[in-house]
Amino acid sequence: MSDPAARLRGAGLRATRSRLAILGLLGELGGHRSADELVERSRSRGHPIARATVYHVLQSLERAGLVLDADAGPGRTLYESEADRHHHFVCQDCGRIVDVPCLAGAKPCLTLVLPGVVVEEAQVIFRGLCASCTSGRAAVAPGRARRAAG
Amino acid sequence: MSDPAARLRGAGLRATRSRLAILGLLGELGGHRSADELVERSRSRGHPIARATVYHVLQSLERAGLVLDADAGPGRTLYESEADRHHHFVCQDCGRIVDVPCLAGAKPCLTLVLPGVVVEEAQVIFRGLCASCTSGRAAVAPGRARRAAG
DNA sequence: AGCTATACTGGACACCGTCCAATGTACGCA
DNA sequence: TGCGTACATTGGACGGTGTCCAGTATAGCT
Repeated sequence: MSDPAARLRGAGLRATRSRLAILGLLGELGGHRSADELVERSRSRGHPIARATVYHVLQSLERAGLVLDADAGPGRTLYESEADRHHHFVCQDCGRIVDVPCLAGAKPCLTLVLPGVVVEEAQVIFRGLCASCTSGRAAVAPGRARRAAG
Repeated sequence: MSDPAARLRGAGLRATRSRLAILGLLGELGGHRSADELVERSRSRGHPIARATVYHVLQSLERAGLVLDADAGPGRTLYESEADRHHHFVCQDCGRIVDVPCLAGAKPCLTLVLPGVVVEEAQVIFRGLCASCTSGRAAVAPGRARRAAG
């Protein structure tokens, strides 16, 4: 059942070259990738895919649950290979994104009581300074550390 | 100390007309506002502000802690007046954003243990269906509810 | 009032994501 | 195996978001 084509068909999607390529790229590269990065990567590998197609494919894969939208704040949408549900830590200085395992395995991992509202998921974005940016600022007076990245 | 000009100066910023206008608009309108909406509003009130200025002002106000970046997922950045720290519920159907009070008054309200990492804040995005969209879908088979908004 | 560091302006630009009509193709069926 | 068709891909155009820059204005100090 790890056959990518079978996974696609199992999700009700046709096993097209573009879908297989993007699914493969995301799994192989790991991490968090933007649509345009995937366009670029597949092109440089000799299998160009139209930008509109990549966006379209990512939408269908996400809807099918085969890739995840990596919530990491405003800006361009980042996708990642399906994995255990997790959250993200974003470094305010260098922008690095680190996966943070979700303590609760259930979905949603945090609950919310509002009348009539149905919560399907809860995404947490942790912000701060990553290990390397923290050490680089050890000498700087604390409390003034702010986004340097524009 | 509620004098807006004094707040700006207290944060180390000059009290300019643009900053006062945007700070006032955000406080007066409430809710979550995009940069371009603020451009439009200030223009229609007879005090036009250049788009670049609004983006620039929002950045400095955010850096000074006078306005907040309303984390509500990818897409355009929304800002809101400084207030009690809170999270957001986003309706997957109609896109409505609802403020969710943060249970812990402290910042960050969730902690994270990663070696060398300093967490300054944790933002939670709850996703699901709001009250009105839930009632509108009462007859639909559950479990198939997916983003209808494109 | 004058000076200067800071802020504002507006136009250009790059990027992100979507839309469309035309073309291509996966896969069910014979 | 070959056909037909529903679905997928293509590429070009487009609107929106956010940034950059060089020139101008102004807040606030003296």
